[in-house]
Amino acid sequence: MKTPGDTGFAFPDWAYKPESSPGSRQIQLWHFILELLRKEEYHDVIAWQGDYGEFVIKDPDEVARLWGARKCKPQMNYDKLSRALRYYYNKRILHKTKGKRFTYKFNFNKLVLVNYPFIDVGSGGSAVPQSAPPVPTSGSSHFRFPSTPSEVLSPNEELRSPGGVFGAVARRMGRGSVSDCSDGTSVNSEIEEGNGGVAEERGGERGLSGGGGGGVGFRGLIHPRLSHESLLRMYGAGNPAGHHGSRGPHRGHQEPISPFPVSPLPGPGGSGLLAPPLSPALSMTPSSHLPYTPSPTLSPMLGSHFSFNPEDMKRYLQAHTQSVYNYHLSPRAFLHYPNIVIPQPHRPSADKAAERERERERGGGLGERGERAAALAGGERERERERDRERHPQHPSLAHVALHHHHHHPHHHPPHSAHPHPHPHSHPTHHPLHLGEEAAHMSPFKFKLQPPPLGRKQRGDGQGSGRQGSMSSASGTSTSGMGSSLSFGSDLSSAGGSGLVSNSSSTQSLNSAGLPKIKVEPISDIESEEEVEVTDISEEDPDEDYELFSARHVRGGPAHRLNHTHPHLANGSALHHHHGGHNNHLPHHPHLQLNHHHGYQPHQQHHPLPHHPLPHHHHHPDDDLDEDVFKAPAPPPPGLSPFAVSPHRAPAPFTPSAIAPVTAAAIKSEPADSPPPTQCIPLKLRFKRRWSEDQRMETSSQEESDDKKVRAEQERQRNGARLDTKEEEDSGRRRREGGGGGGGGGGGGEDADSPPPLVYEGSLAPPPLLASHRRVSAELHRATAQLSLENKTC
DNA sequence: ATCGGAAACG
DNA sequence: CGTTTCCGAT
Repeated sequence: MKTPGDTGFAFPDWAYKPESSPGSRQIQLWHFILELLRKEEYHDVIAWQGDYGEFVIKDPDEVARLWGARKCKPQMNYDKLSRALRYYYNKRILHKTKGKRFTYKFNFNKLVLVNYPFIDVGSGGSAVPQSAPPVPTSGSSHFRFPSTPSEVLSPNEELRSPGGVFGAVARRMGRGSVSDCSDGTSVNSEIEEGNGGVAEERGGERGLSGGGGGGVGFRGLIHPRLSHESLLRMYGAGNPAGHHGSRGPHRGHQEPISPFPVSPLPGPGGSGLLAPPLSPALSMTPSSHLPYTPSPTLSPMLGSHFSFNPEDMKRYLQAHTQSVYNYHLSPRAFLHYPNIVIPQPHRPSADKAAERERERERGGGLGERGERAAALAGGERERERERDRERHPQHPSLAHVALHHHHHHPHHHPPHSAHPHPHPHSHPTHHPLHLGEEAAHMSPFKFKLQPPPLGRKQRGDGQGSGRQGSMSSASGTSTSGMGSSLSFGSDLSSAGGSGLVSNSSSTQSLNSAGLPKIKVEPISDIESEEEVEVTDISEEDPDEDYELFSARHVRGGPAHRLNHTHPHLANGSALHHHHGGHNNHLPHHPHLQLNHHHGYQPHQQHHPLPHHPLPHHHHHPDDDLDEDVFKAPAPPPPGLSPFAVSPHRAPAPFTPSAIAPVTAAAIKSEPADSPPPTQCIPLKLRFKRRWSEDQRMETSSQEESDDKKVRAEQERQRNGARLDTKEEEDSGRRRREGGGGGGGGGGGGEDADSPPPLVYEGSLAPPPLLASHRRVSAELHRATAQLSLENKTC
């Protein structure tokens, strides 16, 4: 559990990985894309378009160039860049918008944003889901990437003035966009900035070390995920009264607190200032729920307990955010919150102008315009506030938050992490989570069949000839082989855990011929994320969460109950199946269903039946994952979790935290009730639902891909009964776009399938409770803070 | 254009 | 691990 040695809290593994963090490590392409998207300067090259996270690369070569510059890969070109982008398909970070050239879409839909409240995706034109203001939000429309920690951190002022906060961030980010490489390609050199930046960062590092106290330092703490609401609140709080037009340079400096050095960039435009604007979006909450105490910024480190006091919450959130940000984890949750705006194709706010100019000076010259944006933004802001109010009249409590956290909790380790799980076998009885996790590890969900590794050919020799050829033929997806057996159960060999397994042994076997190995590839994300899934669920729709929550309460029985209800679920195998629809996999119980959208129905499922005992997971990769995309971090070990409390009772020893456990339990296994695990593993269950409509459309494509890899097989296995699956696709495909309203025809199934993207209709309010949660420590902060460093040097 | 396997790189 | 590079297939 905890990590060895650590003291009490442990930070989730993911947190530690430097690699994950955008800042510290190298920037990831998607971050970069987001970065460009958020800047007006680059609107001529890349911009939001359409709905949700859809964006179009207007000038592929330029984007590639910029990317290459950032990575110091002068040789970069769109072909390569696009390959990288394609890799995201499987990760679900992105999808290709079919039919539109150079157009891709982020998976944000639901997920993402929670952690990064800042992001605003513009609302696309029309369709903005709910949140979208009817308005021209235009200004903002873009999606913004999160800011740095500092933003979050920032205390009062900053919070209030988005500009300020963001500004800081922006600066940072801004700088980052491109760097020059000595190589030559240089794009614009941002050397100067870079230098400055570096310095700053350095500072950060220092902090790190210092803070860390030696080494390990901090770890600790909390776990991550915040709920949306919480965030909102936070923000709301921040904005309460104020923000008015804000955008100006705000008075303060902005960086006060943050551990991260934010550097004041040499200001492009002016110095001080800041920045870019970010988005108006933030202001989500209209009123502030909490009064913030302005704690002295971060300083508060304090104690360690986390209570739901505003301050603590604030800190917690901040920390979380930071960490997330830093680690590039994703925010999954942003979600649907009303506040969030979805991307839109146009421009954001004004501040950028300054930035832009700066860039321009350098040579960037891309777009320019921006002023008006500011104006718009302001207007928008207000609107948003209004909206928010409507939606969230007030949040009663943070309880939600707590819940959410819980979910996550399960510890999960990153897949990669080498370490064996701490508890190798969890108690059989309980710890569903663990099991789940393990299971997850063990069984990959996605697999790809691969041809035997025949000699991989080395390209080196003659490239020309094809390396590829061989493989393709063989596999085939498998028809043949697959069927039989992919047993999932087997453990994966090392393979990085992630994935590939060469299975040789047992079960699978089938390779009769000679294919001894099939490569199975799980989606990497997935595994780790079981929780995520869970999380996702909850997160996905606020509603959902809520429902869950309530449901539980209402019914009283948390997991257990659920389980009872669906016995078959217990088997594990059943789980996945989803009832008919398909999109979601969580058939199990109501909860799940709830999540989906339909509200929940108490009654059990209707669904046909799962029949299959096979454990395999089957989750379709796609669906589930979609959300994962930005995956969130893993939950900390149960014990550790700060929040561990279990509101509900948890059967197991571990305390599950609220929901999460529940779900997990339900899904995965159940201790007592459940029958023997057969081997099934739960797999991750992913809820399916695709991101949204659009996606659906595209889904087909995705599915294809997925199918190719995984799905087919799975289905096959289950084949006997399957019927639904495919169908679902079809149905799924249909999209309803915006609004159209009625469609008519269809019929039913949609519900399950098509969840509307966002949604929250209303009720978010919840109940509450949370019991305890405990402590977070300040350390968290620090830790997170420290993490943020970026390096961009080439 | 786009997809995606394979290998190499840091 | 996340690309980067190369390239055949669609």
